[in-house]
Amino acid sequence: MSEKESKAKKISTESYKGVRDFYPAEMAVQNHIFNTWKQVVERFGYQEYNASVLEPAELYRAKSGEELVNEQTYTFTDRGDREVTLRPEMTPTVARMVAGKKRELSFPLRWYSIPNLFRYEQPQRGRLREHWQLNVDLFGAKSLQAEVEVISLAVEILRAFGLKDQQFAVRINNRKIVNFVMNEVLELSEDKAHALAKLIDRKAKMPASEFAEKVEALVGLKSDLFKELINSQNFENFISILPVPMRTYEGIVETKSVIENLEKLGITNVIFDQTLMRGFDYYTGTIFEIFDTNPDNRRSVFGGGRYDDLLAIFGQEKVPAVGFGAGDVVMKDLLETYGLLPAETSKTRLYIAIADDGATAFAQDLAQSLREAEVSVSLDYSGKKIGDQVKYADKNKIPFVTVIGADEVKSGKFKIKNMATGEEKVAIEKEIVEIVK
RNA sequence: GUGGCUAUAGUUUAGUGGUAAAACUCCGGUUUGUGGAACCGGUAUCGAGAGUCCGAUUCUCUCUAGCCACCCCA
Repeated sequence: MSEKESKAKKISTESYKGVRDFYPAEMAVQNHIFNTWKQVVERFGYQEYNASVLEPAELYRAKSGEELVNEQTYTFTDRGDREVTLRPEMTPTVARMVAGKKRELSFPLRWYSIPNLFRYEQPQRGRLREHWQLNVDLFGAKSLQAEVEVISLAVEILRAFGLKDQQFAVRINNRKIVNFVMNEVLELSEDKAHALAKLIDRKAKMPASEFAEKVEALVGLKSDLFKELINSQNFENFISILPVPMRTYEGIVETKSVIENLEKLGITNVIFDQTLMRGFDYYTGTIFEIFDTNPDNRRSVFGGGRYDDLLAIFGQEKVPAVGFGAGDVVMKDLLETYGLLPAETSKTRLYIAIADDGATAFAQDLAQSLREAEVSVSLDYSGKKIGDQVKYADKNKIPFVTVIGADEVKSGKFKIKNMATGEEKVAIEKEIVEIVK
């Protein structure tokens, strides 16, 4: 670019399409979400891991197919002719990590991470090109207690944010039930089963008549049975529709057990939802999502399930695994809806206004010794009027202010002003720490 | 990737084929050691580029971005 051009063309201050800037206000919200996630997850004994955003493209090709990699990921060739992808999800990465050190790790593993993920698609509300997602996985536990633990952990997270149990619901289904109904009950071919799963996923997006027509075309003779199953309102009812020998089938028994065990833990907002599909690839057993019960927000907040076969793509023995993901964007929208985001505050506890230049060195010394006592302090070098300096502290939500001038330098006594109440306390240096805490 | 709608100060919004108005915010000032007030002043090449026109922020086209829907949802 010539000098003339560079002068004429201004660089835009907008961020790249579909990604966000986190100014301090947004960063505070992000931190609140991440910290709450971490706190609860660590309370359950999960350990944090991470990896690079860059992965070899083949990691996703193996599992997800060419189309997905080419059209919905950021994939490019590096200078060494390697195909690289910006990770669009964390599960293949964690599976790769576990498979890579399978013999060194002692199972069960309780692992979590909060990675940023990228997908190349048209941005819209609640769906951007970069987002962060809490990933929680429990590897090496066959027992159904694994899904019980993971689901109860997810519920605890929502409670920790201040949500009431009636504001959200856990929807649960089981891949085995889905496959069983498709293959054994309806006797569908693999292609038709796949098409039907997609159709069920989109049920809410079409008129009932259209749905019925499409079901008819796919399922044929057994459409009436299918409709009865899909419309049943609860688990008991669903089971009662099945032929008697099928009622004790594995998937049914598992789901019953998970729901009962969650109830024992005081989690009663669990609904069996036979229409819950969750993609269509690596899940092998229980699948679940947590929804906001407010109909305005139909996006799921958490989603996950059991995937016992995933490590096979690395040529390893299978390792039973249960996990879920939770996106930061949906989480934020949810907390906003219910007014659960914390009020803005500053981490700075004390603001030192300087009344005259001669007091600057003294004020710096004071700040330094307060910092040694782990008090967060900042100083005002603007030379502005005291009123303006106090106003700055107010606008930046700093809770305490003191003014340093000739008087304070001489006396060593400070007036510590509480900005919320307007009240001032006179203190010597040692007492400041207590007041400001 | 496809389609629809939108784009005016930091923000939210007026408005017009003859270079723009308000509210709030921000910055500066009116009160020389104490904030949230009042008053005064400042801040917009009207998203970018091209075209039509004597003249475009206003009309047309292209691009970019946002929103919505489709697709997809790991």
